[in-house]
Amino acid sequence: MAKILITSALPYINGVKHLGNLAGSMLPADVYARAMRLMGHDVLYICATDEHGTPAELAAQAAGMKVAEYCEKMHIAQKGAGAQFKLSYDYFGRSSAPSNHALTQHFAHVLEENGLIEERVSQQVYSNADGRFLPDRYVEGTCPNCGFEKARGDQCDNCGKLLDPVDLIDPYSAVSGSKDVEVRDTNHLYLKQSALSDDLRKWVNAAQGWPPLASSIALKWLDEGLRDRSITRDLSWGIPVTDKDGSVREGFEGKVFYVWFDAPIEYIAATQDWAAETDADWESWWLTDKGADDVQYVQFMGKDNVAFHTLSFPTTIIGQNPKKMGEPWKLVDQLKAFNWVTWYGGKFSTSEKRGVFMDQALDIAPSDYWRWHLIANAPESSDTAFTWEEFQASVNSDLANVLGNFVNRITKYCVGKFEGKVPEGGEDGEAEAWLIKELQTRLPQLVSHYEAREFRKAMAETRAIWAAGNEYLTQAAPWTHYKTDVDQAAVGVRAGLNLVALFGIIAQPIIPDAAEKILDAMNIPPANRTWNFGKHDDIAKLINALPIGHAINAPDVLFTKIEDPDIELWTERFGGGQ
RNA sequence: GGUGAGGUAGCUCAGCUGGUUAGAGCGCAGGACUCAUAAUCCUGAGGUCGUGAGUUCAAGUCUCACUCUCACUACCA
Repeated sequence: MAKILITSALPYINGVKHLGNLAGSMLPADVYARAMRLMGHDVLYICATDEHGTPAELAAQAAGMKVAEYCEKMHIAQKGAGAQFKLSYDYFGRSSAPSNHALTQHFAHVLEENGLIEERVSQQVYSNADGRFLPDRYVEGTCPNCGFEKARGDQCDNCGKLLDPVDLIDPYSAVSGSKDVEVRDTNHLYLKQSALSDDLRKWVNAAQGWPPLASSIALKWLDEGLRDRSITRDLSWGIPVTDKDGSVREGFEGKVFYVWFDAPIEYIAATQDWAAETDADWESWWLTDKGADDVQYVQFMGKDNVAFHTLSFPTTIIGQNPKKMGEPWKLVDQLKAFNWVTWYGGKFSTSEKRGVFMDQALDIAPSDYWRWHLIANAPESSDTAFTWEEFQASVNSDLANVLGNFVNRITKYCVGKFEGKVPEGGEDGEAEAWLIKELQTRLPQLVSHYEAREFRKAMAETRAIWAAGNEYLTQAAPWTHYKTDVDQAAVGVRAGLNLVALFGIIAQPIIPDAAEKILDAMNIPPANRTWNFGKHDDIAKLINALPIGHAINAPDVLFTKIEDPDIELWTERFGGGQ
């Protein structure tokens, strides 16, 4: 049994997340967490809302709410959406929690003591009308390069040129449209990532089990030369910059830590909150001298998050203990990065409301449908296109036809011909030998795909195991034998029912609702729903695991199919398709 | 512009350190079966592996050039 700490990138607070966010971090983390729990590991799965930053302030303003109220409301909404998608967080926290304030400030103090923080002055656009500093992207104006009138301060969307806001002709606030903007000096704290560049490179090079996407992005930044990153912003909503006595640091009134500095720290702070609520110990998960050296820490994220998780946050962590005499915090061991799910050629977009969002998704189909489709087609090696047709195909074919129909056909037959009880009689023969061999090959492969976090492969293997059940029934054909040899028919029904239980067990990480229905119908006690297939010889016993005479029920249709008119309706509603 | 990832059957994707007739699922065609949500099982058709050169006995797999798509580019997160 291993201790496995799992975090998925914190969803930002400014709206219910779309399917791309779900598919790229929260869902795979959940599937992995569930699988590892079933295999008997000690799992802690932590997530939280990421609540600070300019977009949160502006979204609250647009909603006519105070930012704290807005975040509270959206936190509840996101927590609810996660629960409906059956995301099995051990704790879903908030980056605005007091624990994160304290820990973020503590980390900053230690970093400064260790010479890794420096105060510098930079120039930033200030909007008098809005009464606030504006991030580069919230300043718009005419592009000096191509004359485009709505160029953003960081980059021109028309010609693609990278810009500095001061380059813009006739700059104005993208928030209010006011042209009353000016450049002001402002002082900020900088995290000296460059000082730890060599340590980071060593650590990245030594890392095992990262996909190429993750290590290549990290190395790219290191190769270009790490720049020091400012970790404070001119904002009111966030974690105040304090001195050690808790008072606001001089010159940092009206400033807070940058959201990307405090967000990953929330992984730890949320664990503290979890421990406080459950009377558990958080230190054994995060401090290597308190037991965390045995923890396997796995992070899930989209590719846009990789730099922060491989460089900035590790700088914060390593910077706590640069000479091995400070607090030894846990660094990530394995990191799983995903590409994007794309929506009819473009990206999903929260701000442009393009695509399908978690709450809408559940209006039109059960969470299991989405979970299966999104994880079976996870964007592991490249961006993956979402289409309604693919969604329909994978749900109907994989869930309804292959799995659902298998459960249905054998349980109904058992109820019809064998009184709904696991029948005795007959002896295993060729078909059963084929089936056992199939399971002996495929189950270990399934486990290793999960352990390697190869989700597409794990799903393909799961499907192949379900399909093998149908193939077995064709070979065993109990309905044919029943006419002449009831005992022979009993063999097929018995093995088939055992397969139903097995299929339900391996479905649990992916489609928890349907899996529960299957296992309930089979009257499998909770203790027997774990994932201990054992070795070769134990697997051979799986098709005779249920006791003779064990009563089962035929569940209702597990998966209603998605019909063509549904697709037409959804296409119209969500604007997908041509 | 720079950097990275990717371009493999109609669609979504596997193909590790180069090695017999390039694979899977869906879709399509034909057949089988009838227990089941007209489900399932079997068989088959279908690809000059983005383009052009090169290295090699041998390249989807290595090198170079070109081309297309996407991402990142540090103050959106």
